[in-house]
Amino acid sequence: MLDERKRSILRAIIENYVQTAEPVGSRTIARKHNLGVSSATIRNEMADLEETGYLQQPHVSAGRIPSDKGYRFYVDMLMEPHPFSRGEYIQIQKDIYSAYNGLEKAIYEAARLVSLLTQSIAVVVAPSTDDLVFKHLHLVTLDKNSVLATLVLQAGIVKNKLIRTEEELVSEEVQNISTALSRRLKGTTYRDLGPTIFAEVTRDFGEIGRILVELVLQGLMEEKEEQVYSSGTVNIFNQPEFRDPERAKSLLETLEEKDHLLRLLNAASKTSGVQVVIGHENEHNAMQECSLVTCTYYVGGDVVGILGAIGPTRMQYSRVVSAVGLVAASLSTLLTE
Amino acid sequence: MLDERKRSILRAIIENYVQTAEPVGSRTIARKHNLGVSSATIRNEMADLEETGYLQQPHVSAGRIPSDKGYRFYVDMLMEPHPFSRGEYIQIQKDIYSAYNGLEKAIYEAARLVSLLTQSIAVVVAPSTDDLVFKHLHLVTLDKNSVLATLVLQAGIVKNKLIRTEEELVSEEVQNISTALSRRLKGTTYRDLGPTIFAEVTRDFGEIGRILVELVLQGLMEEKEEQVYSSGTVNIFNQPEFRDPERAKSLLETLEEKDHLLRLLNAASKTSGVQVVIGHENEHNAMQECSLVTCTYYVGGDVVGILGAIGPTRMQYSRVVSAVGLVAASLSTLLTE
DNA sequence: TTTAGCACTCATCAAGGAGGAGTGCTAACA
DNA sequence: TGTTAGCACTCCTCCTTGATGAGTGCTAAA
Repeated sequence: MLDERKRSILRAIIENYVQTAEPVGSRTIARKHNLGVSSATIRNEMADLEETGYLQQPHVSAGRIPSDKGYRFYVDMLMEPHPFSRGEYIQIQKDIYSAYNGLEKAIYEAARLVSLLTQSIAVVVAPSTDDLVFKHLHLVTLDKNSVLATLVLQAGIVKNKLIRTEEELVSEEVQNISTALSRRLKGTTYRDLGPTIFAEVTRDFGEIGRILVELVLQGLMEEKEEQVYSSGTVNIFNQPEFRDPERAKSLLETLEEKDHLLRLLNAASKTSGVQVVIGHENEHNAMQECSLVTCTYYVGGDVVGILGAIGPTRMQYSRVVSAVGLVAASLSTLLTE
Repeated sequence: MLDERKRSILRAIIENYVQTAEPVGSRTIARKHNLGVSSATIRNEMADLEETGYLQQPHVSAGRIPSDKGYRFYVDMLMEPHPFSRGEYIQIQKDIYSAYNGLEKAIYEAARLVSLLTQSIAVVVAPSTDDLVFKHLHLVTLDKNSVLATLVLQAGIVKNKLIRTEEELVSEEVQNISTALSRRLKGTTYRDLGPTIFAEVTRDFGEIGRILVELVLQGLMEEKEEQVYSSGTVNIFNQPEFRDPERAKSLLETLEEKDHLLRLLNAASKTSGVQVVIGHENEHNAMQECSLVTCTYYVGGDVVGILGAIGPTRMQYSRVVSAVGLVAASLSTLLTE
């Protein structure tokens, strides 16, 4: 599609532009990268690259900047993975492991690490618990009208739900229900919760038991919603493309709209592995000058969440892709153990 | 200290400036506020107010803007509480109550409400659990080497901690320890945790019991750290004083530094009730052009956390003070119930 | 004590011009 | 046929300049 020289020039322009944020001229390329041809030749090639859509020109007497198509070609065909040093690699592992004090802290630390390593905004979707296996359920009577339900899932994820009833509860019956429910739910997942289980468990209990079980199941369903966190949002101020407060504002607004963000991330990360969504490939308006690098993470064999980085389209793709992949892998390992 | 006319002029200037963000000239005051004197008289008074430090002048041919001292006088002596309508009041109550699905959601909702009502950045310090009374402790054996400790505090606050041991655990012994610990800890607080309780509880148990209790107590201590959340950070982009990205950046950086922020809030809110810290009264550099309005909130009779709003010194003090006070009160009521 | 009048200051904005980076095109060359 | 030097041309950026106007401080009169 593109011959070797055009590729070299495209790569040189992108890497230069990513570094300087200034349009790149033919002279710069001829001087800095030893391509063995003069600036005039490069000029001709650049005109071709613009015609085929890989480059664009802000105005007639400026250099060229990469288009989304140019970045796409770079990401797919040209870039080489950023080599993190052994030391950095170990540091990442260590940071994630040492922060393990519950699931939330671990994923938050993962996001912090990504934002630190990439100097961009990191986002992380907390595990969708849909497919995680229930390990224990425990009901504790707090007083006559309230019960605390504690649910333990795979990977040490714990959910609590305080339940209040109109009816007075008898501690022994709550205990029996707790045992029965726990036994029945062990090994199932959120997906399995439904009328069948409800009927099965309540068979041996009275009216109050039925009400309680219903409240517990309902309460647990409420707790399953996906959460999304972001970290390092201030990093966008280091990017010249966000010098304009209006842009910064609209991006930050998008990030505060958790629902939007969640949809965005889910759309980006349909398949597993590291995905890159560049500029206008993004559907959301405020993101069309940004790129999104995401990677799924796992518990056991199941995809449970998404880790991502958001920056201007002019980002260090190779570094960001490597960093996101690496942290996601470390997180998966940690959660699986 | 200031005679009636000077007060009126100061109030007029502040209210005008808060609205327009433009320096206020003598003509504007003479025209808009019916003080019954000419602009020349007001000019003289303004010169006096500047000399005594209540006003300042960006440059010689501009109008006046309030100094921190001017705002302080306004907050202490001049402003009247913002009257929220009955409807707004009820809406606030409803929003907070409907979001009650665990403590974290409630305080997060409180912050969201404050940022919404004041168009500024809201911050909230999650309950310091130091003084909250333990109501239940429950240990559940997950497998031979791990136990889940669930601690229920006053106000329905729940803490979980997963504990792993080297030694194999016997389910019955864990149960006994759970019961003993729960009985002993009921009614105490984090402050009381210490060697005495440790010795008392472990008296009747063997080596494994001692290790387990130690791990549980340690684990719970780790969970007691204060958290701080912020909401509505994008609102600063609506303020002309943050048109300059450098300023916006340094403020957002301060907010991401949780430790700084916590110190800031604790310093601001030494006494109970609504407190206002204006501009340079703030020690932190990035905050010297901002004001901070805070209010403590309660569980029962005890102060447990702080709710606050951060905006430019040019903020609607009366509205912000009322909003923060109102939401904090609603939150206290909710948590106390 | 208040006010009208006036000279003065200085931020802001638009217009104009110099400088410079980078291009496209042409013609010569290997 | 591909490459290169040269050159006219474009247009952004920055600086200067001058006009405008808001707002002040001071003075003198009421």
